[in-house]
Amino acid sequence: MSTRERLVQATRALLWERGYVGTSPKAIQQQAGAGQGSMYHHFSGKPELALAAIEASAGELRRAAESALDGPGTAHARVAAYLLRERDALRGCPVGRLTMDPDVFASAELRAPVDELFDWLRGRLASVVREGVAAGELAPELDPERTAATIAATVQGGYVLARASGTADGFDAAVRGLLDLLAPPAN
Amino acid sequence: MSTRERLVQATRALLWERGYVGTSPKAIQQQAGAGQGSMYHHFSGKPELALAAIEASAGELRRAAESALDGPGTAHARVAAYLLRERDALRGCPVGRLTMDPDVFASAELRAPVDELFDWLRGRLASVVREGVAAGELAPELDPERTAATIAATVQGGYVLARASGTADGFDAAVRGLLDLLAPPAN
DNA sequence: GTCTATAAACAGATAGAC
DNA sequence: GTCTATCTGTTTATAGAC
Repeated sequence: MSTRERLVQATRALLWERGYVGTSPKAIQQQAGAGQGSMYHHFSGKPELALAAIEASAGELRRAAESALDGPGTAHARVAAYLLRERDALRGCPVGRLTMDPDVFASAELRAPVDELFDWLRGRLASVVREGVAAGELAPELDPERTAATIAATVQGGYVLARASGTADGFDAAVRGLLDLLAPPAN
Repeated sequence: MSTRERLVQATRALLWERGYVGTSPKAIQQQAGAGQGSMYHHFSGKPELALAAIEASAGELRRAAESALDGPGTAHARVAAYLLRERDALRGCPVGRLTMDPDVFASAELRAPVDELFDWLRGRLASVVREGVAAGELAPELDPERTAATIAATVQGGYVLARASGTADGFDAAVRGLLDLLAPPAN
């Protein structure tokens, strides 16, 4: 891996664990095994490095969600595959957590990839819900866009419950509760 | 308001807006109109001040949730009152957001009031769901604890969607989608 | 490309006068 | 109780040698 790549990977890990305001260039350099001059040669500063890291993390999350939602099976099964895919609930979402970072929220540039990821996710989930309703697998009165927002929010909020208690239980309960609510009435 | 109270209120506002790692003692002093010596006379340092602020915010949130959930009406109406109560979705949850703060998450003392609030909230919501199921107002197959976790998670995750896009829409959609899912099949 | 040196501003206090 | 002075370490770079 090149020094530049190591810097991005180190930044991704630190943004996930400590957020943007909690991550210093020095910490990035140490984690990447690079010096000051090296970092400022490849990137103009912390914002540019963070942008590259956020874009990489958003891309990875999108590919992971796609592989669950594009799979075979009923709409309910695909949403379940998305909700139950392997997650480390206590670590939270590497992209969603950045919405609570004041500097990311205040920067249109840094927020853009976050916004795009959730926009895409909500649209993709809405499509799956729409297909499920059309196929008679989900309740006919469901609004696809609203339901998609509820699914995305349950995951993000599940991380909050997990980290509040220090165990993954809250995440699991929230997700299973949602799957129960989505289950067809005739099951 | 006493200097001590002003320091706590200033800390509450800054923790809400910038989190723990993003809040400096200097910023607290300026917002409170107090000097260094004054702050360190009333509190041993940033952690003790933050603890007082978090406890105050958690208490206020608990009273707000109680007033919605203890009201009259069906279980669905009381959950709706809780979900639809006036919120500034873009500001997020003053307590829930702290779960994403690395220093709060790492400190058992600072995390305790956060843990207790969500523990209480999930229990209270589970009671309301249980009453609704018993009264035939909610689907009989619902698990009260799981459903409660889903409700709490939808609110917390709704804030994430709102801040990702910069508008309150995501919060509103998530909450309304959940209310649709909770609506009795026969309605 | 990578290294070391330097630096202004901020973080998070402590000490002691008033 | 509140104030000012002081202090150590960190943050976020820039400059210039190698």
